[in-house]
Amino acid sequence: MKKLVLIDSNALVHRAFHALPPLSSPSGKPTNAVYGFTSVLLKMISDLKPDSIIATFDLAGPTFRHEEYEAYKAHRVKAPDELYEQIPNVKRMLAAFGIPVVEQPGLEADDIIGTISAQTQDIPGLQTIIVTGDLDTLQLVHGNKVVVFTLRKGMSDTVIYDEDAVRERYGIAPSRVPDLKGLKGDPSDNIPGVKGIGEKTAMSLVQAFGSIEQLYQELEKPEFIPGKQSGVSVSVRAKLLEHKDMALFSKKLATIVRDASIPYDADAAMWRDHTDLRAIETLCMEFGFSSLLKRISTLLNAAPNAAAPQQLDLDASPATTSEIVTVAISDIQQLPKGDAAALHVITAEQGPARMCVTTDGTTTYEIESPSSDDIAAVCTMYPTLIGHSLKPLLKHISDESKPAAHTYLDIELAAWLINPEQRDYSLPRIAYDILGRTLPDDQRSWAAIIWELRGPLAEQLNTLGLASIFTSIEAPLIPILAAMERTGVLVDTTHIDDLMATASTEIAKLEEQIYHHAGTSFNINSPSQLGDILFTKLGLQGRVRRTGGGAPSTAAAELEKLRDEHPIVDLVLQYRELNKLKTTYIEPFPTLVGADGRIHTTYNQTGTATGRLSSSEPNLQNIPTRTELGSRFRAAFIAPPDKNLLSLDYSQLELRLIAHIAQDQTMLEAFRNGEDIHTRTASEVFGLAPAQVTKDMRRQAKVLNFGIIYGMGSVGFARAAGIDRTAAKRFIEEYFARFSGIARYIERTKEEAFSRGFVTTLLGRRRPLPDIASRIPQLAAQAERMAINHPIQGTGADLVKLAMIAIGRYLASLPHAHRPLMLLQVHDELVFEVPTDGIPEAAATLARIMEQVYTLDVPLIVDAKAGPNWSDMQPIPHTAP
DNA sequence: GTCACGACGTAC
DNA sequence: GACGTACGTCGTGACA
Repeated sequence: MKKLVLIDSNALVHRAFHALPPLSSPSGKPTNAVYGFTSVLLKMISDLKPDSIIATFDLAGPTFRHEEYEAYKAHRVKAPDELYEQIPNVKRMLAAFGIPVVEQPGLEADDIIGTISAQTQDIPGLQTIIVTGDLDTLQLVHGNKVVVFTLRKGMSDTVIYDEDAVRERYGIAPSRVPDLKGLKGDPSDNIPGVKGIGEKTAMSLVQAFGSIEQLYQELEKPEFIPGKQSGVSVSVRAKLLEHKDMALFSKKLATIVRDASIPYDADAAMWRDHTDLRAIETLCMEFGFSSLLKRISTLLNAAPNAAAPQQLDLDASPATTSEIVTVAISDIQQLPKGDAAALHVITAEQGPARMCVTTDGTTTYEIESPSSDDIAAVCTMYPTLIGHSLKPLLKHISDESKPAAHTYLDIELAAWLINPEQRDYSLPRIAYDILGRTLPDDQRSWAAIIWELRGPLAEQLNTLGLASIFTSIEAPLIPILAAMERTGVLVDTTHIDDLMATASTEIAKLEEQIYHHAGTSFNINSPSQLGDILFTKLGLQGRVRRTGGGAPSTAAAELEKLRDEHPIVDLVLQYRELNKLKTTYIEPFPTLVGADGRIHTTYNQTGTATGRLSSSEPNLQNIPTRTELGSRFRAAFIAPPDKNLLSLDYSQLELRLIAHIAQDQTMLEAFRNGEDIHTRTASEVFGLAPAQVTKDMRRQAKVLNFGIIYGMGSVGFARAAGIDRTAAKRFIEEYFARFSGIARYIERTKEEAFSRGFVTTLLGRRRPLPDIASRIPQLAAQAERMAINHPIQGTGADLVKLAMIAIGRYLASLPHAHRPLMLLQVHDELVFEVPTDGIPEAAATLARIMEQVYTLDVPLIVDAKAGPNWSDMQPIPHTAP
């Protein structure tokens, strides 16, 4: 038998609130009722294993009972605010579980339960179980088709009442409960009953006569004789007759409504279809329910990390392509309804010129010059949206009207996951690769092509084990990136103007001095002209590397070597730094500021082979940070008045990942102990106590730690660390001896890449390595380095994306007004704009979400800092989970 | 004039 | 030759 659970949420919340001591979340909000409610919910799910659940609530405001009886529940002490303010959080928790909430003005939760159970009690094969904290609902019990599951004594003990149990416990049929209450009254609800009639008398009367109506019918018969035989004494009869109105009225008050107009929505109640485990985890972290997390993941049968071997399940029936019909419509209301639609927007110079939509692959509807609202409306009207590059379309939707749960099937993303280093994911290219078709120039048929591609691409994702990366990471990330791009980051253009003036005068001075030293003016920006001056005219002798074209390199690292030979070198280096800043950042950025004073970058979701994002127009992922002048430019990214920027970055993300992936015991231990990883590395390699490690030793260790991630060789390390090759070789040998797990990881990964032709991240993101078996040693070596790097860099990208999704869900659950805005992602850093007084709480909650996003054998640590701009930021101390 | 490419430099 | 992933600017040479 299938089980439907109806929850009397108010009763449970009250019960939990009074049964538990005050608890509060990390941010100080009361949570005991939420905790108790969630706990009962979990117990109920594990005991009953319900197929469907509906939660009901009382709404504030009078019910028919209040209207007819002023005193109804009037004496009740109003529950404290600490209880009421927890109700929205109870609802958020229910939403995360996928449990629908039903409430209606004028009805109590009991009445909603009565109405729904009246509809479900005759459905064959379905048992309705009422979960409540009080026993009013016993009147709804019906055989074993409607039963009551309730808490006895506190929160832990539970009992189930079916009809037999009710008869046994009260000696009456469930439907007689209102009669019983009508006679004896119910002090807790202020139901008066008949004065002088108590529990015992009432029960025997109901047992003897049935309903109150039947009782009075007998009493009022002329032949009725009070006394032992009839079971009604003279005095009882007198009381009954005197208070007949009150008896009938009390019964009415005690009777739960069963015929309100609330339909039973069986599909919505199928909660598991809507459960969002990650959202539950996020809420538990917000509320500080760490003890519940484990119960939840076991109960819902999914470890937090489980990259469940998910499969994309699509109806991919191909269209009969020979009969594609295009229908021009003037109004999106004319579009067919449906679960899924493929859409393609044809853009011209001025913007969207046409929007083409198909829900079956044969008929395509087209709308001329769709407005932003048209595109947004179409995006929200189909639960499954299929397209090629959906993000630009989703940018038409405002944050407020964003649909909660949509499935996004993006052809471009699918093609990228399948082959992440192809670089060309245009629709014609995908159609050619997958279907072998050349697309017509008229893009009106492209929506049908998109429709047709979804099946084959889904199948390839399934085969390659990429379905869960697609469904759980890339697809849910689309609306989040769209929102970040739409929001943008505020820029202080005056500050940039100031920098412009400074840089220009400095550059002019440097130019003059350089020309003076050179004895002539020339284009300093031209490496060949500069090389001529330095190496031919001035005859500098230092050994520098040569460029691919054979000319001596003038790269900064090479010029460093010549610093002491001639004063011009230092001037050139200074010129380079300033000119770079001016031409790449200071000059172009003001032209990219929108009418809202903000810069809106574009995140490219298919821009890298490892799974990272890239950013362009402008690239906000390479804003300077190291030099003094760079910091001053970074300070141009600001928060508006009364807000601050909040930056959260993963500490040593990639080194933690290599420690976990390689299972290197030394490195795992160092991270678990919260040690400084570079100092520990130096201490191991040089055989010294950590306190003996000098700054230079630590610096060398740091270079090597990062070099390892990139597959660096000994020569490269020697150069990067500024030591000679033999020392570098010894250093590396000692490193691999000390960190043998890392050494084994590198070997294992190279072998695996060779035998399989690809590598994957922890979550299954693939990178093919076609050159790994090349006979050209250079190509094979390069592929080996990619093989070593991808699992680390790619897993880092996976985790940051997961964190962004978890944060996106969390933010959506907050009231719109004080919601932090997610602005930027810089690989291991997320930047938010937050009302200044909300900074501490946002920092704590968001950092917690990032840290808990995935469980590794080392802790993930997130550092927080905040300030008025992206440069002047103060650390926010870490609060323990 | 536009385009492709290499050198260079910024970020993680 | 030599260290992974990106994007933007500039100079240069080839093309129209």
